[in-house]
Amino acid sequence: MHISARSDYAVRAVVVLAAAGSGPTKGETIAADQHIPAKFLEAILGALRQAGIVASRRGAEGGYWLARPAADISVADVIRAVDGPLAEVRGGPPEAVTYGGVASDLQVVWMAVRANIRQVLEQVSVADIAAGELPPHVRDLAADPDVWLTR
Amino acid sequence: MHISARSDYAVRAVVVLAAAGSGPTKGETIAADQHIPAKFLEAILGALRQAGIVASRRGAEGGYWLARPAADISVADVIRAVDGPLAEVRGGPPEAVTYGGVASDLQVVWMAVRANIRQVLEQVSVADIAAGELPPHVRDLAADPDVWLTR
DNA sequence: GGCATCCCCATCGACAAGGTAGAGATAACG
DNA sequence: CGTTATCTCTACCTTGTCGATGGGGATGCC
Repeated sequence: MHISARSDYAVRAVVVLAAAGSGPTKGETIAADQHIPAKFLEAILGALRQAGIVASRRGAEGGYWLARPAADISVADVIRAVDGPLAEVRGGPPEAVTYGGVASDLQVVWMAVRANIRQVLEQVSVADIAAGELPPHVRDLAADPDVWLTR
Repeated sequence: MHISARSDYAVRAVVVLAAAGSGPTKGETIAADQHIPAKFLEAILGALRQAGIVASRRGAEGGYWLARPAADISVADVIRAVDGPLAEVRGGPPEAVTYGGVASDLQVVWMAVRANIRQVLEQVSVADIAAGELPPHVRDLAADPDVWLTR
């Protein structure tokens, strides 16, 4: 899977905004709170703004805030805004690949993987993370000790 | 997630070998059957050999075959052999990242994602794909029409 | 006007992805 | 023994992305 630094930073920034409430929060403040390079975060917040996830204002007393309720912003929304589609096969959507002969069922496997990724990322909102209250089925998945083995 | 060409090619090659039975199959034959660049496939098969997934013999009548029963080789095994860990966060294992303050539950989300990826890739063997008989819970995941939407 | 903050553009080094080329080792077979 | 077929190894190439930085411009509050 490889969650990029961009996606990781983006989700954390949005979670900070979810916890901050309605007033504007400075980019520098978010960067310092989450130990993210300030200029890099700026570019990420720009992408989030263009995607309609955050809003912003310049000047003194400026900053960023959420453009819609935190409960309506999923982790998947944030990742797609900064890094594109969640799951791809050879640079394209998995439903576009076609396999010949004996490997034809491989596409079904890729689709199942994407379905399972979505099942987590689309059902966790940034409000859930900010409040520390994840959906039960997500917490259950991570509760299995096997999951924490590096393998 | 981004399944690389390497992983895609590797899984398909191993599925071909699973379907081919016990005799050696030439690299060129696999490449032609699955439309994979021959020299690139060679490098991939080398990695699979070092991982103990395939065995090989040089010279006339040489080729590649599976080093162990096809039912004992999961898709996850193949991907790890050619591309390393299935899921990483910023270049490291998700259990290694640590988040401060309000984002601390984000790690649990990443762990849940990895758990769900593993649930598919570790439970599908190359024998399953070659035979066209995927485990029921995998086929069920891909049966949902929502999954085929690009989003 | 002055200051704080976001906004845009350009660039950078490091690395990986995907693919190619060619020479060398080794096994079967006549 | 020599020839041919095949894997094996090393090296290289091109293109793109990732993570990050710097500088100036636009904008908004006081």
